[in-house]
Amino acid sequence: MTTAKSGRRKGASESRQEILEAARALFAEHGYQRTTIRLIAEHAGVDPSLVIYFFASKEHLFAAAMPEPSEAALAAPKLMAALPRAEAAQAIGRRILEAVNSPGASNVLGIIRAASSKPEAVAQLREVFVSRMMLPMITELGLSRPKERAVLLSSIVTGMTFVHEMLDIKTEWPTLDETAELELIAKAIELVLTVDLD
Amino acid sequence: MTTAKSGRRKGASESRQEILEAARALFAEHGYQRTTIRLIAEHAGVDPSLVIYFFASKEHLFAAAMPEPSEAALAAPKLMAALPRAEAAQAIGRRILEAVNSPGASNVLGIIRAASSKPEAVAQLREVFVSRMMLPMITELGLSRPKERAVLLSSIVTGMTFVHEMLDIKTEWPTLDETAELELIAKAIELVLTVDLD
DNA sequence: ATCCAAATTAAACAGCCGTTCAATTAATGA
DNA sequence: TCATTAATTGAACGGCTGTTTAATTTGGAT
Repeated sequence: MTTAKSGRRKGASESRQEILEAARALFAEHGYQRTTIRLIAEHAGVDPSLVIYFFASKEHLFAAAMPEPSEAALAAPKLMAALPRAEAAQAIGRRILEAVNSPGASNVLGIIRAASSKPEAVAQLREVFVSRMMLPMITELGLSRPKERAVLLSSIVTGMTFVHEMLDIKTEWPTLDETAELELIAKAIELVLTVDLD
Repeated sequence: MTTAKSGRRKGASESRQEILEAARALFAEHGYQRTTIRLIAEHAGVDPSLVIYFFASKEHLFAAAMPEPSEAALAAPKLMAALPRAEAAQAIGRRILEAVNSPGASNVLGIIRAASSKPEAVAQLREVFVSRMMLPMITELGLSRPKERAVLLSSIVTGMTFVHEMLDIKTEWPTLDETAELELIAKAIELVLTVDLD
């Protein structure tokens, strides 16, 4: 019995997908530079050179691992279009906070960390985050100056996420009233959606 | 004439300070990992080993190079205490925006980039940014729930800075109305300062 | 004048990184 | 069946990193 060390494995291979998932998680958690190919390979249970075999380079892997906007985020605007503005603002606020605070799919923080650690990814980030998540929400509501509002909404969500997760406010200041904060963020979003910009 | 290559230089040495300034600028611009000791040394016009000689390690240098809150930021709260709340909110908003948009002393972005690229710096960041900049402003105004408001104010400023500088909105979407945005940010700050959190 | 400490550099070290190469095994199609 | 392609590994390479060591020059105190 010779222990088969190298060579192709039996059955269909899921390595490519596993590498992609490991890369997504690790890039989001540690940023670009700190996420080594060796670490990705380890999490995917494969050899580092297999990562290069599938994705040619770390750059290409990073591009392929860019997080997509979640289905909830893409489906939200159509739901919101039917509601009155004040209610829509509250609903959007709640949905954004859910997405930000959900443990698994906190891809907003991943996007932020990726962009701050890799300037070349900024254009990609703007496309995904501002243009595909925020702008559709706002244009669907038929508001004036959609670009301005999209940028402002992105600012609020980004700041929220950054301060919350990155500064680890919760564990450091446990006295913070979470519901009060949620309420205020909703009001800020409502302000962005209802303020007269002309 | 032997070209004196090594050994102490004549006159008083400013190398330590020059290293510190180069480090501050480079950490703010490129984050922790991308800023190499060799790069800092080059900008300071010294040998890389001199950086270690003065600061013992890159970690210590980073700690020593942490940006301090500007004098304007520290002086602001006393000025604001005298004004009515709505006016104070507008004034604080303008001052924050000036600090964020000023080309030289844009240390807010530096703080953000440092923290996102080096998780160990997060505690230091929270101390400088939230506790020493935002909290004094708010407690001086005698508002309720100062910690909540400080966190929220930090969120807004952080998000503003991040989206503006990091995503390079200006050069990409030149149609954005800058004054309208400034107006709205002031309103958001006013909201944070005036909203009833109880 | 002399001695020690401070400042400075050049050279080198070990460690990690992304990537490449060659070898090996399994699936696939002619 | 047999040649080709895909999947996989281990080993290695060259480059960059933070850091150390030794040597050299100056400043300051005795």
